[in-house]
Parts: sequence; C-alpha cells; structure tokens
Amino acid sequence: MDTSPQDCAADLLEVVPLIMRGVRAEVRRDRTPELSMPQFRALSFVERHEGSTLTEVAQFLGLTLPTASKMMDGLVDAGYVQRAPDRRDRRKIKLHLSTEGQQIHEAILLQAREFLASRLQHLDPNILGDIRTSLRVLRTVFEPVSVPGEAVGAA
Amino acid sequence: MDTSPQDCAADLLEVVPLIMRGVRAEVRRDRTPELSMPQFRALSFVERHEGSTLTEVAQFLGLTLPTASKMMDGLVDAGYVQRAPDRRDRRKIKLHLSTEGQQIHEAILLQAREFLASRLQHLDPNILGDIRTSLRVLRTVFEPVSVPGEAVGAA
DNA sequence: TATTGTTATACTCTATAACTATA
DNA sequence: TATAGTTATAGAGTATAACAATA
Repeated sequence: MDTSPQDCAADLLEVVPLIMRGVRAEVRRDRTPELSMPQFRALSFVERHEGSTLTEVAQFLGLTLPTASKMMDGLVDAGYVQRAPDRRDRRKIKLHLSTEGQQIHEAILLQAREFLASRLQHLDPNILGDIRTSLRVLRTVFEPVSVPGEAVGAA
Repeated sequence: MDTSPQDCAADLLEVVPLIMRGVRAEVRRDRTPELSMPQFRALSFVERHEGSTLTEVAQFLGLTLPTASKMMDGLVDAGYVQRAPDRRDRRKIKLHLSTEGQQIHEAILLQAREFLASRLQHLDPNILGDIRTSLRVLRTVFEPVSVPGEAVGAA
C-alpha cells in the first residue's frame, strides 16, 4: 500500500491513544501504592541510564525540572529511587534504582507486556513481524535526538 | 520477519509512549487556554458521536464517571460543549459540540497531524503504507469492544 | 433496586516563579 | 553569569465515597 505522511499521521493520532489507554490502565492496576505512568517511565529511564541526572530524566519525559523533581520525591519516598550527589559537579544529583525499585519496575513491565501480548496473541506471526518493523521505523523517527545520559564522558 | 506477541508487545511498550509524548506536547502548545490531552480526546469523541452521553465518553476514554463529569465542566465552561437533557431518559444528558468546539478541535487535530506528518515526511511511501497497515491491525485489536453511541437504537 | 450523573474530598501531575548552591 | 535542583504556589486530572434524580 502506498500512502502519504498526512494519512499515516491521521491514523497514528487515532491508534496511539487507544493503545496508551490500555497500557496506562495496566500500569496502575492492582498496585499499592499505585505507580503513575510518568513514574513508571521515570523508573524505566533510570533503570536504563543508571546514574543519570534529574535534568536528563526531565528531558526524556518531556517534563519541567520542578515537575520531575517532585515526581522523584514520590519515588524516593516510596524507596524505589536513591539520590546521590555527583562528586565532579556538586550541583548535580545522580539517580539510582533500589532493589525494590528494580523489582517493581520489572513487575509492572512484565504485566504491561503481558496485557499487550494478550491482545496480540491471535495475530498472524507475519503480521506481528510487520508491526515490529513499523515500530522500529517509528522509534527512529520519534526518539529524542539525544539522550545525554548516553554520552556523559563528553559533558 | 517472524516474531512473537511478547516481542511485539515489548516494542509497543517502548515506542507508543514516545509518540504520545510528542502528540501531547503538540496538543497543548501555544493555546490559551490549553487543552489537555483527555479534553482533546473527549472533543474528538463527541464530534464523532454527536449526542453521546457522559457514560459513553467516560467508557471510551477509560475514565470514571466523576472524572469525566468534571472534565466536561471545563469544556462546557470554555464554551466548547453543550449539555442537553435526553427526553426519553431524563437521567441522561446528551453532549454536543458548539461551533467554537468544532473549530478548536479541528485546529488542534490539524496541528497534531502536521507535527506527526513532519516527522514522517522523509520516510519511503511504501514504508508509510506498511505502517498504516500495521496501525489498522492494531486499531482492531485495541479498540474498545463496543462504543454504545454507535448503537443507540438498541438501547 | 439499578442506572446516570453530580458533589465532596483527597492526592497526584503539571506549570511558572522565586530561590539556593555550585560552576 | 549560567546551570542543577528545590521550594512555593496554583490549577488540572484522577480516584473513591456519598448523594440526587430517574428508570
């Protein structure tokens, strides 16, 4: 099938929120205390970028610094994240996941994946492959241009 | 490419929030007053299902009734939505978009589509077609099972 | 008795503005 | 002077519980 970026954009705008709604419900389900979607994404980021700074998390999530700071308060209070000063630049703090933080992140990740997989399970494997190919392209196009945590050496 | 629902689910969980972040920023950008993502989606739903009830909107958005009611307060105050009693069943209210509501919905829709299209514009048309095919499948899988507004006659 | 919607209350998410500490 | 982060404040988004009106 041949199509225009505009058509594709229109479809994306309808389908992406539908998927997001399901994921959000799953992330929050049956959990005390609940973890919000942004908190879960923050956990994912810190897990993947151990020792990243608050500014990096805020940039990745598309949040302001005060918002990210407050969200981290919640995660620190819950015992999922630890703050540690950066000796090289004492204005910065480095963020780390606690064991508990790793565990809850893993649990939610698996639960959300299971939910998505359950919806996908009756699809033909070839179609699943096509979807993954599409997702790989979409990722390159919508990924933030730079994730500073990846290139700390230069900073 | 051949793959499992689990692999596909894992990719979805990473890519969908990335796209969502961009869309959200675009919906809220340069607007007074800002329209939140849920408000925009509510406007979309009412536009597509004129005269739908609050319960239907809440179900579509995955919100509780009180939350949907409060959100509608905001849209009504802003002059974008009108509430009208249902003569057949006076517990219900029917929701309608005002001209202003239609205009702002259209404006935001076009702006969000343009943002997405700008990210997609350098992709090969065949790849865009593949993405649309994938989105069509994903829509069938994640769409709410029934949108009551579609079958009011039976109710 | 069940359904539709609102009100009351509380907590999180988010932003802007003002501030502290460090570079 | 600029950057990293927090605090103060305010408004929206969300939920549960309790309520009113209607079926």
